Amino acid sequence: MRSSETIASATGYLLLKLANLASARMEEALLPFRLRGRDLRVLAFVEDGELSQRDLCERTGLDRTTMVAVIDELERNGYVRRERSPSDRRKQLITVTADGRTILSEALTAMRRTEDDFLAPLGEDDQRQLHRQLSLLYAAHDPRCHTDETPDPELLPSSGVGVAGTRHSEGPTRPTS
Amino acid sequence: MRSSETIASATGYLLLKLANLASARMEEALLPFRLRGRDLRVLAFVEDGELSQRDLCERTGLDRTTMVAVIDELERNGYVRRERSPSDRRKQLITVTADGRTILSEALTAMRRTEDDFLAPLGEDDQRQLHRQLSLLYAAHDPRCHTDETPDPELLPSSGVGVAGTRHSEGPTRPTS
DNA sequence: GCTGATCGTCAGCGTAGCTGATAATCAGCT
DNA sequence: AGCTGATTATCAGCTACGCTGACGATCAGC
Repeated sequence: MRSSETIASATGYLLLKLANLASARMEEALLPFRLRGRDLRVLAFVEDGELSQRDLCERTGLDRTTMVAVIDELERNGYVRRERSPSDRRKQLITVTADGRTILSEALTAMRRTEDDFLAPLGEDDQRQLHRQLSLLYAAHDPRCHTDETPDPELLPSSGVGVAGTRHSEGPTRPTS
Repeated sequence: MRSSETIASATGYLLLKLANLASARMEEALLPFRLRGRDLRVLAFVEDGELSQRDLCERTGLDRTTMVAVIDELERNGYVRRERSPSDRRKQLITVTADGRTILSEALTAMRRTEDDFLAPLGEDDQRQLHRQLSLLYAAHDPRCHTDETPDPELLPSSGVGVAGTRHSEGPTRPTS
């Protein structure tokens, strides 16, 4: 087998390619709602209750500075409101507006449809299988996961690698050896 | 079910998160070789024969300008050489050097190990299943795929990485976190 | 020898996320 | 009360990435 074939059929490679394809579709489907993927993610957690930006960072895995931009965007569109916490005036409590709730619901429906569409080539059984395996894998790699299928409480390596975002490059990209 | 749970357990979401985690690990594993994901991907195709940069673009899905940077890097490290084609002096034929071949082999091995490690939380059967499903899905979505979507279980779980390049054929390219 | 297309290259733009610094605020200690 | 250190949100700046658009060199067709 040639090296190029080795690469092209690797599970990791497939994972990346599919993730890109999927995210492109998701972003596309979210355009009408004036949302981007990360916005929707945050918005979904906002609905859980009165959370500070910090809390949202922890749950979504976004950086604190990125969160500022996301909330800015959501607020500009009128989907959420910032309110200083009475008990701790450092915190901004993020609450969803009526508009936000509506949009969230519609966007989630659109997401679901897009996802079903994307997974359609697989049979129903395979879809369930795939979801189960991804859940297991994710749970094993992310200690504080929020997936419904938490398999084993024993946390695996997790290897100190950042949870979210592609943070390649530590310092100069050339590891001078 | 709360919205946040809907999101967090969505197959698409898991796909994205896992792809990020995986690519971070791959990049990390490639550091000692002075390679990045995209470099390895290109290098693997270079080995297939005498290809121009344009050819490599088509096969790897990278942009032509990005390819320049990749080849620059590979050449600086002595893994490939540029040679003007005698028959068409516009083209740069990219050939792999002895060093490049060695590094490629070692890097592929490292990739395989990293991938095995990453997939370890799943049982062997699940790993095969996962690979098969991803292959099917990818084949269904990418017309000119290079994968052998024929799920031959005995044929190595494989290896590799790729900072996936998105074809310009698809919609807005915005890899969501 | 023109004309138009192709290949590689470079400069510039936009985006994403991160680091580091800052002001406001809180909690603990004396 | 006052001082000290931690925490929250914010902003400016940096880095990395890939893309668009322009350019010189080269080729193919006429």
